[in-house]
Amino acid sequence: MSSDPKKPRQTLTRERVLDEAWELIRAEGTDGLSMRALSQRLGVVPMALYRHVQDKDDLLDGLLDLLTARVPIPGPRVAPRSALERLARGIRDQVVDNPALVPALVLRPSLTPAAYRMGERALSAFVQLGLSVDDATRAWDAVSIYALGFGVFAAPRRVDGAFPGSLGGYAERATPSEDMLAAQTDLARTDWVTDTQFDHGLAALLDGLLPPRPSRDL
Amino acid sequence: MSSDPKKPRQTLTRERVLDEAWELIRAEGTDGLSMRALSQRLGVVPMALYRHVQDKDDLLDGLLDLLTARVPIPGPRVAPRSALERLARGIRDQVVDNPALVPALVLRPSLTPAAYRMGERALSAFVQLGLSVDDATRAWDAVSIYALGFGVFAAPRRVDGAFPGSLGGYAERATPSEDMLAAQTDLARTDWVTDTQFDHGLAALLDGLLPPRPSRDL
DNA sequence: ACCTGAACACCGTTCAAGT
DNA sequence: ACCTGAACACCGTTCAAGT
Repeated sequence: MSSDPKKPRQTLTRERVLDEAWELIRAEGTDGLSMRALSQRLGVVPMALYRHVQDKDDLLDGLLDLLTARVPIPGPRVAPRSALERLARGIRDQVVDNPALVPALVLRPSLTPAAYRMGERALSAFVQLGLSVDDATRAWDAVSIYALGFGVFAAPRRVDGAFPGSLGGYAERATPSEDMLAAQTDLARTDWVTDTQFDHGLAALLDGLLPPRPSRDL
Repeated sequence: MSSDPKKPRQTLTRERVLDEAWELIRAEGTDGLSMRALSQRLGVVPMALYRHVQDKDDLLDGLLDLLTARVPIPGPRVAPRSALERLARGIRDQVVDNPALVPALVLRPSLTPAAYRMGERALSAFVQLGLSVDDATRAWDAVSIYALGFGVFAAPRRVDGAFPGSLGGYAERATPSEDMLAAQTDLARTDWVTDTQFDHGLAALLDGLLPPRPSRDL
Protein backbone atom coordinates (compact mmCIF):
# COMPACT_ATOMS: atom_id res chain seq x y z
CA MET A 1 0.00 0.00 0.00
CA SER A 2 2.65 2.49 1.05
CA SER A 3 4.94 1.29 -1.75
CA ASP A 4 5.64 4.80 -3.02
CA PRO A 5 6.71 7.08 -0.19
CA LYS A 6 6.85 10.03 -2.57
CA LYS A 7 3.10 9.96 -3.06
CA PRO A 8 1.35 9.90 0.27
CA ARG A 9 -2.08 10.10 -1.35
CA GLN A 10 -4.00 10.49 1.85
CA THR A 11 -1.99 13.34 3.31
CA LEU A 12 -3.46 16.75 2.68
CA THR A 13 -1.16 19.22 0.92
CA ARG A 14 -1.77 22.71 -0.37
CA GLU A 15 -1.41 21.36 -3.89
CA ARG A 16 -4.05 18.69 -3.33
CA VAL A 17 -6.39 21.29 -1.84
CA LEU A 18 -5.88 23.64 -4.79
CA ASP A 19 -6.30 20.89 -7.38
CA GLU A 20 -9.53 19.72 -5.83
CA ALA A 21 -10.77 23.30 -5.53
CA TRP A 22 -9.98 23.83 -9.20
CA GLU A 23 -12.06 20.81 -10.16
CA LEU A 24 -14.87 21.83 -7.84
CA ILE A 25 -15.24 25.41 -9.01
CA ARG A 26 -15.08 24.34 -12.64
CA ALA A 27 -17.75 21.73 -12.05
CA GLU A 28 -20.09 23.60 -9.72
CA GLY A 29 -19.48 27.27 -10.43
CA THR A 30 -18.54 30.18 -8.22
CA ASP A 31 -21.07 29.43 -5.50
CA GLY A 32 -20.28 25.74 -5.63
CA LEU A 33 -16.85 26.32 -4.16
CA SER A 34 -17.34 26.47 -0.42
CA MET A 35 -14.85 25.47 2.23
CA ARG A 36 -17.35 22.97 3.52
CA ALA A 37 -18.06 21.34 0.16
CA LEU A 38 -14.37 21.26 -0.67
CA SER A 39 -13.48 19.62 2.59
CA GLN A 40 -16.13 16.99 2.04
CA ARG A 41 -14.72 16.12 -1.38
CA LEU A 42 -11.34 15.68 0.27
CA GLY A 43 -12.86 13.42 2.91
CA VAL A 44 -11.90 15.73 5.68
CA VAL A 45 -13.49 18.08 8.17
CA PRO A 46 -13.78 21.77 7.06
CA MET A 47 -11.22 23.04 9.51
CA ALA A 48 -8.53 20.72 8.16
CA LEU A 49 -8.23 23.00 5.12
CA TYR A 50 -7.06 25.90 7.24
CA ARG A 51 -3.77 24.13 7.86
CA HIS A 52 -2.90 24.49 4.14
CA VAL A 53 -4.70 27.67 3.24
CA GLN A 54 -4.96 30.85 5.25
CA ASP A 55 -8.59 31.52 4.41
CA LYS A 56 -10.91 31.41 1.42
CA ASP A 57 -9.30 34.46 -0.17
CA ASP A 58 -5.95 32.72 -0.05
CA LEU A 59 -7.54 29.70 -1.71
CA LEU A 60 -8.90 31.88 -4.52
CA ASP A 61 -5.50 33.53 -4.95
CA GLY A 62 -4.05 30.07 -5.39
CA LEU A 63 -6.59 29.28 -8.08
CA LEU A 64 -5.78 32.51 -9.89
CA ASP A 65 -2.13 31.48 -9.84
CA LEU A 66 -3.08 28.25 -11.54
CA LEU A 67 -5.10 30.12 -14.15
CA THR A 68 -2.33 32.59 -14.89
CA ALA A 69 0.27 29.88 -15.21
CA ARG A 70 -1.80 28.24 -17.93
CA VAL A 71 -1.30 31.10 -20.37
CA PRO A 72 1.40 29.90 -22.79
CA ILE A 73 4.43 32.17 -23.13
CA PRO A 74 5.65 32.34 -26.75
CA GLY A 75 9.31 31.40 -27.23
CA PRO A 76 11.94 33.99 -28.18
CA ARG A 77 11.86 32.91 -31.85
CA VAL A 78 8.26 33.99 -32.30
CA ALA A 79 7.97 37.29 -34.20
CA PRO A 80 7.18 40.16 -31.79
CA ARG A 81 3.77 41.16 -33.08
CA SER A 82 2.72 37.55 -33.26
CA ALA A 83 3.96 37.00 -29.71
CA LEU A 84 1.81 39.87 -28.49
CA GLU A 85 -1.22 38.49 -30.26
CA ARG A 86 -0.67 35.05 -28.77
CA LEU A 87 -0.28 36.45 -25.27
CA ALA A 88 -3.47 38.48 -25.57
CA ARG A 89 -5.36 35.51 -26.95
CA GLY A 90 -3.96 33.25 -24.25
CA ILE A 91 -5.14 35.58 -21.52
CA ARG A 92 -8.60 35.89 -22.98
CA ASP A 93 -8.87 32.13 -23.54
CA GLN A 94 -8.02 31.28 -19.95
CA VAL A 95 -10.52 33.78 -18.60
CA VAL A 96 -13.25 32.57 -20.93
CA ASP A 97 -12.48 28.96 -20.06
CA ASN A 98 -12.80 29.63 -16.34
CA PRO A 99 -15.83 31.88 -15.95
CA ALA A 100 -16.35 30.84 -12.35
CA LEU A 101 -13.07 32.51 -11.43
CA VAL A 102 -14.02 35.86 -12.94
CA PRO A 103 -15.46 37.34 -9.74
CA ALA A 104 -12.25 36.47 -7.91
CA LEU A 105 -10.14 37.76 -10.79
CA VAL A 106 -11.69 41.20 -10.83
CA LEU A 107 -11.37 41.59 -7.07
CA ARG A 108 -7.66 41.01 -6.65
CA PRO A 109 -4.55 41.95 -8.62
CA SER A 110 -2.97 38.94 -10.23
CA LEU A 111 0.64 40.02 -10.26
CA THR A 112 1.76 36.46 -9.77
CA PRO A 113 5.14 35.17 -10.95
CA ALA A 114 3.45 33.88 -14.10
CA ALA A 115 1.99 37.32 -14.75
CA TYR A 116 5.45 38.82 -14.50
CA ARG A 117 6.79 36.32 -17.01
CA MET A 118 4.03 37.35 -19.40
CA GLY A 119 4.87 40.99 -18.85
CA GLU A 120 8.54 40.44 -19.56
CA ARG A 121 7.81 38.62 -22.79
CA ALA A 122 5.39 41.30 -23.90
CA LEU A 123 7.74 44.14 -23.04
CA SER A 124 10.59 42.65 -24.99
CA ALA A 125 8.27 42.26 -27.96
CA PHE A 126 7.16 45.88 -27.77
CA VAL A 127 10.77 47.04 -27.46
CA GLN A 128 11.73 44.98 -30.48
CA LEU A 129 8.97 46.78 -32.34
CA GLY A 130 10.51 50.15 -31.57
CA LEU A 131 8.90 51.33 -28.32
CA SER A 132 10.77 52.69 -25.33
CA VAL A 133 10.52 50.67 -22.14
CA ASP A 134 8.08 53.21 -20.70
CA ASP A 135 5.89 53.18 -23.77
CA ALA A 136 6.09 49.40 -23.87
CA THR A 137 4.83 49.20 -20.30
CA ARG A 138 1.90 51.45 -21.06
CA ALA A 139 1.18 49.57 -24.25
CA TRP A 140 1.14 46.22 -22.45
CA ASP A 141 -1.19 47.62 -19.81
CA ALA A 142 -3.62 48.63 -22.54
CA VAL A 143 -3.37 45.31 -24.36
CA SER A 144 -3.60 43.13 -21.27
CA ILE A 145 -6.59 45.07 -19.96
CA TYR A 146 -8.23 44.74 -23.35
CA ALA A 147 -7.64 40.97 -23.26
CA LEU A 148 -8.82 40.61 -19.66
CA GLY A 149 -11.85 42.79 -20.28
CA PHE A 150 -12.79 40.82 -23.35
CA GLY A 151 -12.45 37.58 -21.46
CA VAL A 152 -14.44 38.86 -18.53
CA PHE A 153 -17.32 40.15 -20.62
CA ALA A 154 -17.22 37.28 -23.07
CA ALA A 155 -17.34 34.65 -20.34
CA PRO A 156 -20.86 33.28 -19.93
CA ARG A 157 -22.57 35.64 -17.55
CA ARG A 158 -24.65 33.14 -15.69
CA VAL A 159 -22.16 30.49 -14.80
CA ASP A 160 -24.83 28.08 -13.66
CA GLY A 161 -27.65 28.73 -16.06
CA ALA A 162 -28.78 29.77 -19.49
CA PHE A 163 -28.36 33.22 -20.93
CA PRO A 164 -30.49 35.46 -18.74
CA GLY A 165 -33.81 36.70 -19.95
CA SER A 166 -33.44 40.33 -18.93
CA LEU A 167 -31.91 41.07 -22.31
CA GLY A 168 -35.05 40.10 -24.18
CA GLY A 169 -37.23 42.08 -21.83
CA TYR A 170 -35.24 45.24 -22.25
CA ALA A 171 -34.92 44.84 -25.99
CA GLU A 172 -38.69 44.83 -26.25
CA ARG A 173 -39.30 47.70 -23.88
CA ALA A 174 -36.65 50.03 -25.31
CA THR A 175 -37.78 52.61 -27.81
CA PRO A 176 -35.84 51.54 -30.89
CA SER A 177 -34.25 53.77 -33.48
CA GLU A 178 -34.26 52.06 -36.87
CA ASP A 179 -32.00 49.29 -38.00
CA MET A 180 -29.02 50.57 -36.07
CA LEU A 181 -30.54 49.26 -32.94
CA ALA A 182 -31.53 46.09 -34.71
CA ALA A 183 -27.96 45.46 -35.79
CA GLN A 184 -26.83 46.12 -32.26
CA THR A 185 -29.32 43.67 -30.84
CA ASP A 186 -28.42 40.99 -33.35
CA LEU A 187 -24.76 41.23 -32.56
CA ALA A 188 -25.45 41.28 -28.85
CA ARG A 189 -27.52 38.14 -29.02
CA THR A 190 -25.69 36.02 -31.51
CA ASP A 191 -22.00 36.71 -31.41
CA TRP A 192 -21.29 39.49 -29.05
CA VAL A 193 -17.63 38.87 -28.59
CA THR A 194 -16.27 36.29 -30.93
CA ASP A 195 -12.80 35.44 -32.12
CA THR A 196 -12.98 37.79 -35.07
CA GLN A 197 -14.40 40.51 -32.83
CA PHE A 198 -11.48 40.09 -30.50
CA ASP A 199 -8.89 40.05 -33.28
CA HIS A 200 -10.45 43.10 -34.90
CA GLY A 201 -10.13 45.20 -31.79
CA LEU A 202 -6.72 43.81 -30.93
CA ALA A 203 -5.33 44.60 -34.38
CA ALA A 204 -6.68 48.12 -34.11
CA LEU A 205 -5.19 48.58 -30.68
CA LEU A 206 -1.77 47.29 -31.73
CA ASP A 207 -1.84 49.41 -34.88
CA GLY A 208 -2.54 52.42 -32.74
CA LEU A 209 0.16 51.62 -30.21
CA LEU A 210 2.96 50.65 -32.56
CA PRO A 211 4.98 53.04 -34.73
CA PRO A 212 3.87 53.01 -38.38
CA ARG A 213 5.47 50.38 -40.60
CA PRO A 214 5.67 49.94 -44.35
CA SER A 215 4.72 46.24 -44.49
CA ARG A 216 2.61 44.79 -41.73
CA ASP A 217 3.64 41.12 -41.85
CA LEU A 218 7.17 40.90 -40.54
CA MET B 1 -47.89 64.56 9.19
CA SER B 2 -49.51 63.24 6.01
CA SER B 3 -49.49 66.71 4.49
CA ASP B 4 -47.90 65.56 1.23
CA PRO B 5 -49.77 62.62 -0.22
CA LYS B 6 -47.27 62.39 -3.07
CA LYS B 7 -44.51 61.38 -0.66
CA PRO B 8 -45.69 58.53 1.51
CA ARG B 9 -42.29 58.22 3.17
CA GLN B 10 -43.09 55.13 5.15
CA THR B 11 -44.46 52.99 2.33
CA LEU B 12 -41.93 50.69 0.78
CA THR B 13 -41.45 51.04 -2.96
CA ARG B 14 -38.99 49.44 -5.35
CA GLU B 15 -37.37 52.82 -5.78
CA ARG B 16 -36.88 53.27 -2.05
CA VAL B 17 -35.43 49.76 -1.80
CA LEU B 18 -33.01 50.40 -4.67
CA ASP B 19 -31.94 53.81 -3.35
CA GLU B 20 -31.23 52.42 0.09
CA ALA B 21 -29.37 49.45 -1.44
CA TRP B 22 -27.28 51.87 -3.49
CA GLU B 23 -26.28 53.75 -0.36
CA LEU B 24 -25.62 50.57 1.54
CA ILE B 25 -23.36 48.90 -1.02
CA ARG B 26 -21.42 52.10 -1.56
CA ALA B 27 -20.92 52.50 2.18
CA GLU B 28 -20.29 48.91 3.19
CA GLY B 29 -18.98 47.21 0.07
CA THR B 30 -20.08 44.13 -1.81
CA ASP B 31 -20.44 41.91 1.22
CA GLY B 32 -22.15 44.66 3.18
CA LEU B 33 -25.22 44.47 0.98
CA SER B 34 -27.33 41.66 2.38
CA MET B 35 -31.07 41.37 2.26
CA ARG B 36 -31.10 41.27 6.02
CA ALA B 37 -28.96 44.37 6.53
CA LEU B 38 -30.89 46.25 3.87
CA SER B 39 -34.21 45.42 5.44
CA GLN B 40 -32.96 46.58 8.81
CA ARG B 41 -31.94 49.96 7.37
CA LEU B 42 -35.43 50.27 5.97
CA GLY B 43 -36.94 49.44 9.35
CA VAL B 44 -38.64 46.38 8.02
CA VAL B 45 -38.43 42.61 8.26
CA PRO B 46 -36.24 40.89 5.59
CA MET B 47 -39.16 39.26 3.80
CA ALA B 48 -40.83 42.61 3.18
CA LEU B 49 -38.24 43.29 0.47
CA TYR B 50 -39.45 40.38 -1.60
CA ARG B 51 -42.64 42.24 -2.38
CA HIS B 52 -40.65 44.81 -4.39
CA VAL B 53 -37.76 42.74 -5.63
CA GLN B 54 -37.83 39.22 -6.98
CA ASP B 55 -34.64 38.10 -5.28
CA LYS B 56 -31.14 39.40 -4.62
CA ASP B 57 -30.12 39.05 -8.28
CA ASP B 58 -33.02 41.26 -9.27
CA LEU B 59 -31.88 43.81 -6.70
CA LEU B 60 -28.37 43.81 -8.18
CA ASP B 61 -29.79 44.19 -11.68
CA GLY B 62 -31.63 47.26 -10.45
CA LEU B 63 -28.43 48.72 -9.07
CA LEU B 64 -26.66 48.10 -12.38
CA ASP B 65 -29.47 49.99 -14.08
CA LEU B 66 -28.81 52.94 -11.80
CA LEU B 67 -25.08 52.79 -12.55
CA THR B 68 -25.59 52.62 -16.31
CA ALA B 69 -28.04 55.50 -16.31
CA ARG B 70 -25.41 57.69 -14.68
CA VAL B 71 -23.15 57.66 -17.73
CA PRO B 72 -23.74 61.02 -19.47
CA ILE B 73 -24.75 60.82 -23.11
CA PRO B 74 -23.10 63.56 -25.20
CA GLY B 75 -25.52 65.76 -27.15
CA PRO B 76 -25.75 65.62 -30.94
CA ARG B 77 -23.64 68.76 -31.33
CA VAL B 78 -20.58 67.14 -29.80
CA ALA B 79 -18.00 66.19 -32.43
CA PRO B 80 -18.08 62.43 -33.08
CA ARG B 81 -14.62 61.46 -31.90
CA SER B 82 -15.04 63.59 -28.81
CA ALA B 83 -18.41 61.96 -28.15
CA LEU B 84 -16.80 58.52 -28.28
CA GLU B 85 -14.08 59.58 -25.90
CA ARG B 86 -16.62 61.01 -23.47
CA LEU B 87 -18.72 57.87 -23.56
CA ALA B 88 -15.72 55.65 -22.94
CA ARG B 89 -14.55 57.85 -20.08
CA GLY B 90 -18.04 57.98 -18.63
CA ILE B 91 -18.29 54.21 -18.57
CA ARG B 92 -14.92 53.83 -16.95
CA ASP B 93 -15.65 56.55 -14.40
CA GLN B 94 -18.90 54.96 -13.26
CA VAL B 95 -17.28 51.56 -12.86
CA VAL B 96 -14.32 53.01 -10.97
CA ASP B 97 -16.64 55.02 -8.78
CA ASN B 98 -18.69 51.96 -7.83
CA PRO B 99 -16.17 49.20 -7.21
CA ALA B 100 -18.56 47.25 -5.02
CA LEU B 101 -20.79 46.66 -8.05
CA VAL B 102 -18.01 45.18 -10.17
CA PRO B 103 -18.67 41.55 -9.19
CA ALA B 104 -22.31 41.98 -10.15
CA LEU B 105 -21.37 43.80 -13.35
CA VAL B 106 -19.13 41.05 -14.66
CA LEU B 107 -21.71 38.37 -13.94
CA ARG B 108 -24.65 39.74 -15.87
CA PRO B 109 -25.08 41.54 -19.19
CA SER B 110 -26.07 45.14 -18.73
CA LEU B 111 -28.13 45.67 -21.85
CA THR B 112 -30.41 48.04 -20.02
CA PRO B 113 -32.31 50.85 -21.77
CA ALA B 114 -29.53 53.24 -20.77
CA ALA B 115 -26.96 50.92 -22.34
CA TYR B 116 -28.90 50.97 -25.57
CA ARG B 117 -28.97 54.74 -25.56
CA MET B 118 -25.22 54.77 -25.18
CA GLY B 119 -24.89 52.31 -28.03
CA GLU B 120 -27.04 54.41 -30.31
CA ARG B 121 -25.01 57.53 -29.62
CA ALA B 122 -21.75 55.69 -30.17
CA LEU B 123 -22.91 54.07 -33.38
CA SER B 124 -24.03 57.35 -34.90
CA ALA B 125 -20.63 58.82 -34.03
CA PHE B 126 -18.79 55.95 -35.69
CA VAL B 127 -20.99 56.21 -38.75
CA GLN B 128 -20.33 59.96 -38.93
CA LEU B 129 -16.65 59.10 -38.93
CA GLY B 130 -17.05 56.92 -41.98
CA LEU B 131 -17.71 53.39 -40.70
CA SER B 132 -20.46 51.10 -41.93
CA VAL B 133 -23.11 50.15 -39.40
CA ASP B 134 -21.58 46.69 -39.04
CA ASP B 135 -18.09 48.06 -38.52
CA ALA B 136 -19.46 50.65 -36.15
CA THR B 137 -21.07 47.92 -34.05
CA ARG B 138 -17.85 45.96 -33.85
CA ALA B 139 -15.90 49.13 -33.11
CA TRP B 140 -18.21 50.06 -30.27
CA ASP B 141 -17.94 46.58 -28.82
CA ALA B 142 -14.18 46.92 -28.75
CA VAL B 143 -14.26 50.42 -27.24
CA SER B 144 -16.91 49.65 -24.63
CA ILE B 145 -15.13 46.48 -23.54
CA TYR B 146 -11.91 48.44 -23.31
CA ALA B 147 -13.62 51.03 -21.11
CA LEU B 148 -15.37 48.42 -18.96
CA GLY B 149 -12.19 46.38 -18.61
CA PHE B 150 -10.22 49.43 -17.63
CA GLY B 151 -12.82 50.36 -15.05
CA VAL B 152 -12.98 46.86 -13.68
CA PHE B 153 -9.25 46.45 -13.32
CA ALA B 154 -8.67 50.01 -12.21
CA ALA B 155 -11.30 49.83 -9.48
CA PRO B 156 -9.69 49.25 -6.09
CA ARG B 157 -9.36 45.51 -5.81
CA ARG B 158 -10.01 45.20 -2.13
CA VAL B 159 -13.18 47.18 -1.70
CA ASP B 160 -12.98 47.03 2.05
CA GLY B 161 -9.29 47.33 2.74
CA ALA B 162 -5.90 48.55 1.69
CA PHE B 163 -4.05 47.40 -1.37
CA PRO B 164 -3.34 43.72 -0.78
CA GLY B 165 0.15 42.64 0.21
CA SER B 166 0.47 39.71 -2.17
CA LEU B 167 1.94 42.04 -4.77
CA GLY B 168 4.92 42.88 -2.66
CA GLY B 169 5.53 39.27 -1.81
CA TYR B 170 5.55 38.18 -5.39
CA ALA B 171 7.70 41.07 -6.52
CA GLU B 172 10.36 39.99 -4.07
CA ARG B 173 10.18 36.29 -4.83
CA ALA B 174 10.17 36.63 -8.63
CA THR B 175 13.50 36.30 -10.41
CA PRO B 176 13.88 39.74 -11.93
CA SER B 177 15.28 40.60 -15.32
CA GLU B 178 16.96 44.00 -15.20
CA ASP B 179 15.25 47.33 -15.24
CA MET B 180 12.42 46.16 -17.47
CA LEU B 181 10.88 44.40 -14.57
CA ALA B 182 11.65 47.33 -12.34
CA ALA B 183 9.78 49.69 -14.63
CA GLN B 184 6.91 47.25 -14.70
CA THR B 185 6.80 47.02 -10.93
CA ASP B 186 6.94 50.77 -10.49
CA LEU B 187 4.05 51.36 -12.82
CA ALA B 188 2.07 48.55 -11.26
CA ARG B 189 2.49 49.98 -7.81
CA THR B 190 2.18 53.68 -8.35
CA ASP B 191 -0.10 54.45 -11.23
CA TRP B 192 -1.24 51.28 -12.83
CA VAL B 193 -4.17 52.59 -14.71
CA THR B 194 -4.41 56.33 -14.63
CA ASP B 195 -6.21 58.86 -16.73
CA THR B 196 -3.33 59.28 -19.13
CA GLN B 197 -2.94 55.51 -19.31
CA PHE B 198 -6.57 55.20 -20.26
CA ASP B 199 -6.46 57.99 -22.81
CA HIS B 200 -3.30 56.59 -24.34
CA GLY B 201 -4.86 53.19 -25.00
CA LEU B 202 -8.18 54.69 -26.06
CA ALA B 203 -6.54 56.99 -28.60
CA ALA B 204 -4.62 54.04 -30.00
CA LEU B 205 -7.74 51.93 -30.22
CA LEU B 206 -9.74 54.67 -31.96
CA ASP B 207 -6.87 55.40 -34.34
CA GLY B 208 -6.80 51.73 -35.25
CA LEU B 209 -10.56 51.47 -35.68
CA LEU B 210 -11.17 54.66 -37.65
CA PRO B 211 -10.27 55.27 -41.28
CA PRO B 212 -7.08 57.34 -41.69
CA ARG B 213 -7.50 61.12 -41.65
CA PRO B 214 -5.23 63.98 -42.66
CA SER B 215 -5.66 66.13 -39.52
CA ARG B 216 -6.59 64.50 -36.24
CA ASP B 217 -8.38 67.35 -34.46
CA LEU B 218 -11.69 67.90 -36.21
C1' DA C 1 -52.51 43.95 -0.58
C1' DC C 2 -48.83 44.21 2.26
C1' DC C 3 -46.07 42.82 5.98
C1' DT C 4 -44.54 39.34 9.71
C1' DG C 5 -42.40 35.05 12.38
C1' DA C 6 -40.46 31.04 12.46
C1' DA C 7 -37.93 27.82 10.19
C1' DC C 8 -34.66 25.51 6.61
C1' DA C 9 -30.50 24.73 4.62
C1' DC C 10 -26.67 26.73 4.08
C1' DC C 11 -22.06 29.96 4.82
C1' DG C 12 -16.72 31.25 6.79
C1' DT C 13 -14.30 31.05 10.77
C1' DT C 14 -12.76 30.86 16.04
C1' DC C 15 -11.55 28.25 19.80
C1' DA C 16 -10.49 24.45 22.67
C1' DA C 17 -9.59 19.84 22.39
C1' DG C 18 -7.92 15.47 20.74
C1' DT C 19 -3.99 12.20 18.89
C1' DA D 1 2.22 18.51 13.64
C1' DC D 2 -2.00 17.65 11.99
C1' DC D 3 -6.79 16.92 12.32
C1' DT D 4 -11.49 17.15 14.88
C1' DG D 5 -16.16 18.85 17.23
C1' DA D 6 -18.87 22.06 18.70
C1' DA D 7 -20.18 26.57 18.48
C1' DC D 8 -20.77 31.62 16.76
C1' DA D 9 -22.49 34.91 13.89
C1' DC D 10 -24.00 35.26 9.82
C1' DC D 11 -26.51 34.24 4.81
C1' DG D 12 -30.90 33.89 1.02
C1' DT D 13 -35.23 32.13 0.79
C1' DT D 14 -39.82 29.24 1.60
C1' DC D 15 -43.99 28.79 3.76
C1' DA D 16 -47.88 29.65 6.59
C1' DA D 17 -49.84 33.13 9.09
C1' DG D 18 -51.33 37.67 10.46
C1' DT D 19 -53.86 42.44 9.55
